[in-house]
Amino acid sequence: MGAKMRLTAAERGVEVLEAAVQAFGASGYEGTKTDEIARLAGVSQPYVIRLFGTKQQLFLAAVQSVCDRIEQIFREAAEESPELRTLGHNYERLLAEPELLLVLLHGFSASRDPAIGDAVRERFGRIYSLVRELTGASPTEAREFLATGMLLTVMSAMQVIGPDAASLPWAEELTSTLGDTK
Amino acid sequence: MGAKMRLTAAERGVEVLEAAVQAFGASGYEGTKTDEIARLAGVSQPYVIRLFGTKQQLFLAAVQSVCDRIEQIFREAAEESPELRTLGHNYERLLAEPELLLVLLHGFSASRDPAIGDAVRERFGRIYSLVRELTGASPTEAREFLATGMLLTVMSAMQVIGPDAASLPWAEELTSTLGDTK
DNA sequence: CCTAGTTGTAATTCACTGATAACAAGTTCG
DNA sequence: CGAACTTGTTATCAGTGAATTACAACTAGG
Repeated sequence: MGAKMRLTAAERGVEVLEAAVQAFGASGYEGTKTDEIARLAGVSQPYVIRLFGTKQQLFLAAVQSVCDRIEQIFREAAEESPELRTLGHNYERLLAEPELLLVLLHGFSASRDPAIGDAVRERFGRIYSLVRELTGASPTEAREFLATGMLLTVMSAMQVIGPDAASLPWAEELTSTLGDTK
Repeated sequence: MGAKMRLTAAERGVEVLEAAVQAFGASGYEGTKTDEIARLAGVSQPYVIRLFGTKQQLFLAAVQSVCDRIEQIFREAAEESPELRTLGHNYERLLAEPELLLVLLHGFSASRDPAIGDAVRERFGRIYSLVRELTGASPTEAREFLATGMLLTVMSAMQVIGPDAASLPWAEELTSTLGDTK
């Protein structure tokens, strides 16, 4: 394990942010304690606050971070082949880092907080536009693509898909259809 | 307004449960304070706890309640015409009571709590089965139907559709495609 | 080497929140 | 009526969790 050495504030900030993404993804905005993030990052709770100001600002940073990563994954997938089908195939890559979609989901759930709502609306709109730009998909096709993503997201939150999934018949039946088109 | 008269515990429980559905739908499980539910229901906070035991049990009751209502809406829609298209058309009816899908969403988000996770998995699986039974839809069709529902749910949470929606171009473009099939 | 700035923690605060206890008022029924 | 039960409140508690302050330890540059 890394010896606990001194880092610059910027470097430590990155580590704390990564811990925050994991923690918020698992427990949501209200459900995650800053102390838990601190323990994950291996620093004291007050230092987490000092680095990011408030818990809300840390959550916003986490949302921005996961959205950047999601966009990056879509761009990489589109580079291989700029078709929706390819992007869809790459949901696997998103589900390999479940915290990405989960943080986003918890952002939706916390949208009543005006600052969080603004951020989430802006980023989700941007993802919609990006999908269309990258693939040339029609609004309808992009809608179906995002809808599938949202279903996978909530199933991931329910823990019926992903690493710690209890295997349920209906969940497997549902995911087995992911390649099909009606 | 109704004079504050004495009711039986069962009757008052119904009122508190309705208030809880509204409050949990708006602010989520962790984000909702029992005191807020109490004020909405017009009773004292300790009485809310006495009627339902714990906040968690009250949330579980709210989840059960909204799932019952969702199933009821699907059944009614299927009675008119047992086709997926009809059911889809009736998302309007679900969106007319936004708290239904929002409570469910917050249930997904709170699924790490084992009791909540169990309830949510069970009810969502049941809704999937119900949709297939009522309409004879294939797994793929049912998946697309539920995926659309999840997209609408998160858009409702983001407040880009529904009563208090700030109108955003991408959101309107997206919802305008709801009738279309690829 | 020593002063100024930076990284980090321990101790503490302060508001909040779910839950309990004690009690008051109304109702039911023999 | 009046004892037993039910409905509901007020007062309070114990725990928690975000945020502040004060301080310690390390580092760099003149």
